[in-house]
Parts: sequence; C-alpha cells; structure tokens
Amino acid sequence: MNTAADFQADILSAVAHPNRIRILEKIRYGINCNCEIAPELNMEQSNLSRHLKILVKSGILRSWKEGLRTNYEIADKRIYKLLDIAADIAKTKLEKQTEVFA
Amino acid sequence: MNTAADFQADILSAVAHPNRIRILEKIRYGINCNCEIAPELNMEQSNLSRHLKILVKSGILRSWKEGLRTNYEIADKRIYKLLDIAADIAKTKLEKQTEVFA
DNA sequence: TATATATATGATCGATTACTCATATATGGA
DNA sequence: TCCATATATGAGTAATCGATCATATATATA
Repeated sequence: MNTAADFQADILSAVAHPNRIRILEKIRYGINCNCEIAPELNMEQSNLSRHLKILVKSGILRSWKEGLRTNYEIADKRIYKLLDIAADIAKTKLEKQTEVFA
Repeated sequence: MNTAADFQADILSAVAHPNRIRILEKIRYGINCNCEIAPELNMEQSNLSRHLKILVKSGILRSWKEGLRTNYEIADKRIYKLLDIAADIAKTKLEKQTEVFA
C-alpha cells in the first residue's frame, strides 16, 4: 500500500536532481523546447530527453508535439514554490556554515 | 563549481525518501527521540539511525545527546512548508488520474 | 524519394542508495 | 564492576540512477 509519504517522495525525487532543477528554471523563464534547453545546459541530447521524461512521468511537466519539436510546460506551478523554499533553506544553511569564519 | 541547483538538489534529495518523510512527520508532532520513532515506523534500528544521519547532515535536523538517548528537532521549519506543497501536488496529480474513471 | 533535423530508446557501465546483520561504543543502573 | 540499553558504524549486497554511445523513429523539406 502507498501512503502519503510515498507520493510526496515521488514528487520530491523527481525534482531532486541538479539538471532537472536547471531544466525547470529554463522552462520557468520561457524556454519550452527540448532543442533550446540542450545547448543552454550543455547536456547530451539523450540525457536531457530522459530527464524530461522523468519530469513528465511525475506529472510536473506536460509535453506536446509541434512538428519535429517537443515542447514542455509546467503542469503544476506550485513546483516553483517548492524550488524556492529549497533555495531558501539551502541559503540559510550556507550562511550558517560560513558564519564560523566570520 | 556548485551552483544554486546543486544546493537545492541536496536539500531535496535529503527529504525525497518515504521513511525520511515519515520521520519528519513524527518529529513534527512531538516525537523527538530515536527510540520512540523506531517502533512507530517499524524500522530496523540501524536503518533509522542512518536516515536520521542523512537528515542531520543535510541541515534539516539538529540532534543532541541526553544520556543514552539521541534527540532530534527541526533545524529549519520551512521544510514542513516544502513537504506540504509536495503533498498538495501529489494530491492534485492523483485526482487528475482518477478523474478518468469518473 | 532522399536527406536533414529533433527526439526517443536499447544496451551498457560505474556510482550511489537503501537495507540488513553483526559488532562497536557509550552511558546508566544494579 | 557487570550488565542492559540506546545508538552508531563497518561490511556486504541488491537495486536503482545517471550518463553515454549507437541506433531507431518520426517529421519536414529539397
């Protein structure tokens, strides 16, 4: 049986990778085609494709075909709230660590 | 070089495990000793110990010794905001999936 | 139809993760 | 001191993950 924690973990682990976070940031600022993301992030094409697939499968992204291209958009904008909080937590953590040397 | 995405991913992957989410929920509701968490979650002792260590190392939990016991508390409460958003996203996703059968 | 372009996927490989068992360490009490 | 209790950790293992290369598929265009 799956409990709430399992579903939460599914969402969180879909986002818990540096490249996937970078992908989501690109999409956040208007880039929504696979082909534009790849060169910007300097990622191997098949690797990017797989990361995008993970994000779609987890329900974070939605994708549609447009000729040769595959476009992506956010399916649930709250994921950005989640990323922002993670950034805040990480920032505080770093500040506390460097405090020692101040 | 580490970028923001790396630090965010560190936080997120520390939380992205069902048992660690369950641990955080126990602590949220006042249980803060290792020895009380283990039986409640039906986890093997060494396994729990390692999960707690991951949470401490990532800066999400803080721990202190009290005789034989090791107690834990949240170091950054915003982690609960993060968990709540993950739960909301997961809930919406499930609703959309079951919509098909309605 | 032949070719170029964009994306997806099979196969493989090394690294990491989660778990368990056994054991070590550290503390408190009889 | 001896023993019980709570926690931590080394070693081993199976499973999963991330990356890459080669190749397949699908579509647009000459």
